[in-house]
Amino acid sequence: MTSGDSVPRDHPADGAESLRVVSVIPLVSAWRIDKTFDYLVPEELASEVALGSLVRIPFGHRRIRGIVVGDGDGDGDAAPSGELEQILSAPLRHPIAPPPMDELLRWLADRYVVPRAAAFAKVVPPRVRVREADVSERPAAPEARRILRYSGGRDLMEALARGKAGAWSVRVLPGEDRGALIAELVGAAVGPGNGSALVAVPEVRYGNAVLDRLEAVFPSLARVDTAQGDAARARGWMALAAGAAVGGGGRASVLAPAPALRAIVLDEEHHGTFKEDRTPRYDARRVALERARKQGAICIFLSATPTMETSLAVRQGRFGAALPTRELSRAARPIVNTHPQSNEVLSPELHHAIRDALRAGQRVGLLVPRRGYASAIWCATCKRSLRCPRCEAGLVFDQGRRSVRCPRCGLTATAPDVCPNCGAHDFRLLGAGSERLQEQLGKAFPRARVARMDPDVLSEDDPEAARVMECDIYVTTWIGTKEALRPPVDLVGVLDVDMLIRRPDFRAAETAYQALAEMSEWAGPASSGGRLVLQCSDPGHHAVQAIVRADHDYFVERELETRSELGYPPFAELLKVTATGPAMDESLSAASELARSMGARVLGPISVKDRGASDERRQILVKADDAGAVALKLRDILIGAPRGTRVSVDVDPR
DNA sequence: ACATTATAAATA
DNA sequence: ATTTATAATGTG
Repeated sequence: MTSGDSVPRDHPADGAESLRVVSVIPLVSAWRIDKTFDYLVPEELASEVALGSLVRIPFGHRRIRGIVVGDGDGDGDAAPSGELEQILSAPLRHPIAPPPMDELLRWLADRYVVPRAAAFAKVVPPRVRVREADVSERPAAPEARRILRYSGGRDLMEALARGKAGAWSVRVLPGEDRGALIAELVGAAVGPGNGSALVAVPEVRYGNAVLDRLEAVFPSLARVDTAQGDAARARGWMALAAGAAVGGGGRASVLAPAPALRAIVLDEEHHGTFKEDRTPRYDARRVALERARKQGAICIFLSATPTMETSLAVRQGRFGAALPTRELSRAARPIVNTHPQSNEVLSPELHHAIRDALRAGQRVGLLVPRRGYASAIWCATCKRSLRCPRCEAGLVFDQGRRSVRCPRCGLTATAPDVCPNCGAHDFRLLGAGSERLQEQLGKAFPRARVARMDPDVLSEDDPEAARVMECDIYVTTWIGTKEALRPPVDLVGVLDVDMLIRRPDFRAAETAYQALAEMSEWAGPASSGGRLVLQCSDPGHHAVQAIVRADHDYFVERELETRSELGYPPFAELLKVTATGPAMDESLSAASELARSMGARVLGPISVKDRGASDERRQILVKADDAGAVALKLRDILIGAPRGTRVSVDVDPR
């Protein structure tokens, strides 16, 4: 550029020659340039460039993209004394991060300990050359029927229609048409005024029934899920920036543009995929809540089995709630039987149940917990698994060394001979082989067609999936439980409930409960012949009993108690700090000290196996009241780590 | 003397 | 992060 094209920012020339100055976050993720940079807006772009606009800028010796976040009159970062560069172009017609999105993204960067640029990059549509579509007319709201059957449903609809702010939990009835239910909520939010709504669903990779259903109700739905391809996704993204009424997609859609956001809905709120597994490792649930707060919208979490975080928030009155009545819940539940696990893969009772079902021409679904879980050890007499004396996590048994190890704090000890709880010595290990099952089923039911749904089978296209559906016994592992990919059945058997419940993870009971609830839903209501058989040695466990009774609160009450005793979420927030390299121990002890000085509890450090790479990694787990506050301070340790030593922080780990 | 490689500095 | 200047190391 030449000196005639620009003016010094401190002495803007008067009249036509003065150009507007804006501050920009360059989309380059590095701690060293984690600040804003000032640029001049050339005359011809004056009407294009606004707060939140994507711009191309000269930066160093290259041309990169950036996002406008302020007027040039300084938001902390001092501009140079010389003259400023000019913005090259503004490739998009509408801003993608207008206030208060900038605030939200800064919050995200702080909480999840990434440079601002890493957060701001998440609001840029995939391909920038977009044919901008017109925003179609306001969609018609469907009649609200389903939501009004829920107690509290009317209050929620009223809050939506009045444009109130807040957070709600909708505990969805098993068997509910969630797409239609969400359409009712969305309809109420976008009906009056020109408000908009965003819907985020988990597991979008093989298509999503809820989004399809939603699109049937709102043909103008702006889909921003990865199943759509880059061009369509970018078009949807920009349609939302232009003010489209309804958007839907995966977890990333909690960051989609929606300048007049009225509602943000998360379907299957308990699903683990709402936690991003690459940096920035944000939790879409937390982001959705924060965004709703900042935009004065309503955040709605839908789930048949709300997380403990959500359940506690409801109990404390921080979230509103819409729940099915007890009668509805009970009417939706199958007949549930529990049987003790035998040495065989199938207990005699389950064997008989399958035989009877097949004779009646019915179909059977079996859940076989996936291989590869760490093998826990537990006492068959008192039904308690061995727990770490220090942090109460379940211990992992190492067959070779005959020792036990705590996966959380790293404690290692030789395996005891007698149960520390009841003195018996009848220990059992989890992790029985699952291939044997198919063989055994073949022997036991030679005429039955057995199909096995695995992640590998899942990647196949429609013809294969259709063939798998034609069977008498449908064996599924974890991933195969996805609703659209399983055939209707009358009998569902869960072969190893113990394995689900006793995994060495403080959330094991919760995930087991969620899995069992899903199986219960698959079996369907008793009124239409639904039966659920659970093979487990501890039928009194609250995860099992809550299913038997179809009583969510039964589970919540007991689970909250243990979480509270152990100081785990939702009574604390977690941070996982991992380090590699020569100075990793110093970095981790600095992090520990810092966390403890802020009143947090620290577990570890432990060594964790780095899958693939050979370099050793160590990590600590921090339990804090406010993870955000700890994260903010950990930033300095992260940045200040010496060369060759890498420190990474995972806030709200799963 | 000159090529190759590690290191530091700057980006408005 | 990426580029560029600068220092350090290597080669015939």
